Amino acid sequence: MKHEADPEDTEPSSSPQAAGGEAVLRGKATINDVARLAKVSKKTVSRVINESPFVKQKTRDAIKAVIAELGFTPDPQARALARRKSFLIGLVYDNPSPQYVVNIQRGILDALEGTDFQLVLHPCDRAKPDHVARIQSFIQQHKPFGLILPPSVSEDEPLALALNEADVDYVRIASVELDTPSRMIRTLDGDGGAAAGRHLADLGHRHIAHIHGPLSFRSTHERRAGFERALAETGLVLRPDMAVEGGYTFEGGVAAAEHLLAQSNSPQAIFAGNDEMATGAYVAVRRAGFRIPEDISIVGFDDTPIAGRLWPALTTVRLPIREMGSAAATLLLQTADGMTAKKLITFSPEIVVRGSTAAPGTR
Amino acid sequence: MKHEADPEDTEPSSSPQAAGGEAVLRGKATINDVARLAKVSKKTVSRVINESPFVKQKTRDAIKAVIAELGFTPDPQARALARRKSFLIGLVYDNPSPQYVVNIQRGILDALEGTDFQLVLHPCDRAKPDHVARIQSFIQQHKPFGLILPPSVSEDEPLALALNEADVDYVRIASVELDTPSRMIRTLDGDGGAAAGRHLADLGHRHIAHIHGPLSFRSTHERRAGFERALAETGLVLRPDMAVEGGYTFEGGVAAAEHLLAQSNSPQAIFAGNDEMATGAYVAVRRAGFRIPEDISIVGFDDTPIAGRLWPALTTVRLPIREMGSAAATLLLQTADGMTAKKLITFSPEIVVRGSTAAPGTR
DNA sequence: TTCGAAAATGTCACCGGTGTCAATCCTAAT
DNA sequence: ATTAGGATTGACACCGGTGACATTTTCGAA
Repeated sequence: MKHEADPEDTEPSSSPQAAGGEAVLRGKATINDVARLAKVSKKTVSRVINESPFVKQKTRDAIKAVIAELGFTPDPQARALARRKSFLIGLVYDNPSPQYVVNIQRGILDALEGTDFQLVLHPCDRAKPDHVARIQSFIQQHKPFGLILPPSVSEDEPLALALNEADVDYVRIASVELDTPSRMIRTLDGDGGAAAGRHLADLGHRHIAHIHGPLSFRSTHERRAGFERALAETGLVLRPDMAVEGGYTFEGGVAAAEHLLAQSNSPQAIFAGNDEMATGAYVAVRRAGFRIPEDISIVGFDDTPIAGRLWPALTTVRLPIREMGSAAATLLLQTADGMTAKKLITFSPEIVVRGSTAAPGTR
Repeated sequence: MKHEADPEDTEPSSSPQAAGGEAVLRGKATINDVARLAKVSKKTVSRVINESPFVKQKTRDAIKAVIAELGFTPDPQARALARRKSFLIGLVYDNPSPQYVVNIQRGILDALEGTDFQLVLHPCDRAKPDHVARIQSFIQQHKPFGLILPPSVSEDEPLALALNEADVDYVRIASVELDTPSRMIRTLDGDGGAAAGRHLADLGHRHIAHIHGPLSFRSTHERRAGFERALAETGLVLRPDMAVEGGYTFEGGVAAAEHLLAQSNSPQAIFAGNDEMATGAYVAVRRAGFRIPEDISIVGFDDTPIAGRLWPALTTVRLPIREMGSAAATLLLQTADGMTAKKLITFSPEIVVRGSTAAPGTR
């Protein structure tokens, strides 16, 4: 026997809940309670909740008043069941740097704050052959409202194709136009690479190397292309033997930098495709006995927290990752609202000059 | 007009789905389909799904066969609605270092893999006066199966009290016994602090300083107490002016270290309460013109990824954070199973010696 | 005043499970 | 063979909303 409002109170004014004091969040109220007190059908209440335009202003106000009085909140589970669509936003990521994930998460959460949506994490492993199937079954089971795909996963065309088939909305974050059309957050990585190249060239460097990411990542090519473009503007070229892959990882960065430094004419400056690799370069440079930035300048990419914590602090290209996450979530939620939906939002990186770069031959 | 199995197929063997080929995940099957094909009531199917012991083995096998054939998966939303409990595990965190969160998340996801549960993020701000209320309303609305509270939030007694009232299960991760009883993952931070102290003392250091976290954190005291205990064993004492607060942040670490180094007799070694502050100490030490570890040894705590990326790599105390996250989730899920539920799982930290510590006066 | 279309609102089944409690099935004991 | 009592299983309402479609208002035009 639970304490429930008995059915006989179809009579109004004796509002059962209100009796007793302020309407502290009791969370017990359902759409039926609201309907009864407002003397309308639950369907109409539903319309108000969902902001349907087909409700008379007067009715709407009355219902809203009751909702406020009762502190009613629609039940996400019930809504999800009825509309075959949950209130979850899935973040599907492969294995980017922790910093990247955290920042994206923060951004998304910023945008979700105050909404009914929740962020659920869904890591995946693109190396596994069934990763697309796994994501599909996640979608079928949990019916997420939408997905956000940061780089690497965002470049997975087979996945994109599968998602188009499936009944989900999704936003991709990437540095290039992708084959499959979809809404996306785009970053102009090329401009970032160019900024890095220009910065080093302006400092007077002529002998510059590049440590890039995996060739399978679009960003690898974008960043490098922009970088080379900037060098070209100054009449410089990136010599083939001065471009080494570092796999976007710390260890890869160490190895790549060691390789560069071992060559007869080692570079005066290194532009690493991301901060992780730049951090690796720091280690290799130190081990080789060089100083930063006196002997060798280093530029990173991403401006992850570690950049500011290194010594000297790393000059890097900042990508507003958190804002991008926020924008991605916002883009997703727009669907719910009018169809004013934008399709693409572009972010430009900017270089953050810190202590790891200086003119060559300083001191 | 969607392609659905028509109602007239109450007749058995003509399994409508199977026709056509392998049972690829169609995800359309509901408990009703299973019940019909297995010729039992949906309630019995429900019992099988929930592993009720009151189902005859034979019946169970038959139903399981049908479930497998149809690739049936119960709908989380519907289940949540009916049992007033969702399949979400909430991670409620305040603002620990990104590394910490990421690792905890990974651990939790490890444990959740293969289950029906999903991880949802729920950051909160303990500074806000209504943070407890916010969490309460999150619980009332989304009815999470359970919550995991990492440090700082885990030490929030008012919150714990509120959670006990609310209808949620939760596991706390902390370094000490907490006032409110609850299941928890406990780390012996004191032992870690002791290990750090012993390591430095063994190296021959006599003049050692400590940069600790905020006094409002339990771990701050635990780590320091262990540290002092170890020093005492060697006949050393931590002088009051050699203990400075660094707020568990990078900037705080920089300031604290600068303060220490500015004193007339600056320390030969510094034990920082976490890696963030240790990283800050690196910067202050370098700025002051000292070398690590030749002039000053530094020890951190946590073994976050940054520790291995610094140069020289940071000697630190490792806490198996990922495993702890995993254990926390496992603890939470146990409730579902038998009541063999453990109440407490303890983890011991271990020191990871790297390049930032050496005997004093080396070279 | 009357009528019709648009505007509002209501009806009722259903989303896909679970809880409660009654009904039926067994098996061992009488 | 009969029967009590536990083991199984089923019937049915209900969780809290939404969709499809019917019904009732409302209001300007005829």
